[in-house]
Amino acid sequence: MERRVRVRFAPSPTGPLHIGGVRTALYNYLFAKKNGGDFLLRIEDTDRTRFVEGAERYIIESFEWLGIKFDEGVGIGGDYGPYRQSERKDMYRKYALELVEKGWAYYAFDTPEELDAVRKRYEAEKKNFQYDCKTRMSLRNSLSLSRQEVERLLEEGRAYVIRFRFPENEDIHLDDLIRGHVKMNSSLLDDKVLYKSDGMPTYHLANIVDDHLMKITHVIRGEEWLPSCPLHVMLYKAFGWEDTMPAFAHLPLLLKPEGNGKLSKRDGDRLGFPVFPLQWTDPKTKEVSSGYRESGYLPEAVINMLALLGWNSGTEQELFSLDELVQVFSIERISKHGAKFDLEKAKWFNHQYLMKVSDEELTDAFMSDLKSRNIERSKDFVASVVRLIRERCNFVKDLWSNSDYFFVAPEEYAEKALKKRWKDGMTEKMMVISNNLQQISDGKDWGQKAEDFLMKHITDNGLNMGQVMNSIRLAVVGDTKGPNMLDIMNVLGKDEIISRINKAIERIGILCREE
RNA sequence: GCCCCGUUCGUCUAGCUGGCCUAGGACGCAAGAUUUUCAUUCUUGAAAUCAGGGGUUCGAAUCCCCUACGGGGUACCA
Repeated sequence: MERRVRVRFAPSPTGPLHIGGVRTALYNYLFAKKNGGDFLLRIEDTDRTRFVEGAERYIIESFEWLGIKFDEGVGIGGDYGPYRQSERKDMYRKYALELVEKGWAYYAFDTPEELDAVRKRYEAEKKNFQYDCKTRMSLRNSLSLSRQEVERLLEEGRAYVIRFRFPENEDIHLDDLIRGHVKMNSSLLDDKVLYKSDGMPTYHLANIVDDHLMKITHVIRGEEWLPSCPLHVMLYKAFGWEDTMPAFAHLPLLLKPEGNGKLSKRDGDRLGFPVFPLQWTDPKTKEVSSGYRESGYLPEAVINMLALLGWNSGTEQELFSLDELVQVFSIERISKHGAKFDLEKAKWFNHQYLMKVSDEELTDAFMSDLKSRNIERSKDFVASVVRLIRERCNFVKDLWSNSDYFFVAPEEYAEKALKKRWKDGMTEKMMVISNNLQQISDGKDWGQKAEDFLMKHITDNGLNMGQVMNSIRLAVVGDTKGPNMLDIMNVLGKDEIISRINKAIERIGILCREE
């Protein structure tokens, strides 16, 4: 019988969610929805020493922002709960003991200090220590110790861990959905701890038990898990759950944009792009890490960018909505190698989506940005500015840097532009123009009338059109940038334009005399 | 060190069942057009001898082997 597709995203609440984790979740989501299955959120908080307050809330909020919805799990509920591993603590012990009984696992009484000492000894001989089939008999565990001794230690309440007992020289095969067939020999693998002395399972045990109990059909996770996957396969075998063992897909990692290694928290701060979906303040150090949301990225753009980082549809289409991605997604088209994050492409994606935002919405966003700068203008005015400059922006915050002169008259004039655009005698010519502009009656079509006048004035007096227009631009904008002069004149209106021209005449006139 | 995975333009990638590849697209870059400015937009261009070397084959980016390089793992972390 065909099983209903069920996948899970299982982060640890040890800090903010890394953008690579977001991609892993996205691929899980796309796969689940594409196949009409369930997508669940499980919190793997078995390491109490690394638990970070607020991380779980952060994770949930991140997906809310991105618009990725879980069908089951922490914060949603479901028939297979609880979905927080710390709340499932008691049930893992039974499974660990079951493995000991079956001979697939054993008690180990070595203290961390003892193991450290052994490692040091090996290191001194330039050898590597591994708790495995070759060394386990020389360590203190229920395999090497007599039955009476083990019972005595257990009764005394000695601290112990339960380790998996890898069989000797056995090839373990696994078929990865992305990488194909992978083979590893059990003799090379170490006897991983399954159950810790604090009564908590490790990832390996909890993961397999929960995936089985939650009827997970596909495990889609980061490549860092590939080396321990043979252990996971063996665990399914040991429990006798091979029939329902999920299929595995190990995703390539996200790499640093420059240099080597996987993308880390530091790279973001250093290279100026976020590594986290949302801004995060470390509860202990108070250190702030930037987030995509706060940096002005649209969730749709982040999703689209992430989806294409390591996957493609096989067509030349690059812009996809979440729903479209669901339609075309397939695990087979995920690439095998790591991908470097590309900031420029990320900006381009955001630009694409920003252009789809309505004038109305963009105006509202800009209004609140202006408010934070203590600037209040009518919505009509802001909307007319937005219409003129929106296409040159990648982010909402670019609206301001591309239109500040609409709200504040220039105090300074770009030096380069000054030399090039305000030639000898321009001050006098501008005075004449200013006076003439003053004669034109104000009104909605003032800009048009002003331009008509300028055209005529320029031809009648044999002036250079480029020079005149650019000088006016310099006076009004303070630079050589900006939209069409006619549009600027229309938006700013008669009084403001003339006042700026006069101000420029005065200021630049002084500058010229000083020279 | 050992184990596993990977390697096509600067970056993301197409190519996977060998010939349609003088290797395609996108970002970025350059030039031109439009905009009497800047940006947008459009057009064009530069950019990978397919990591290197051996095979197999009439024919290989595509299959096999070796080497190099990159990444991951090697915790009572996930």
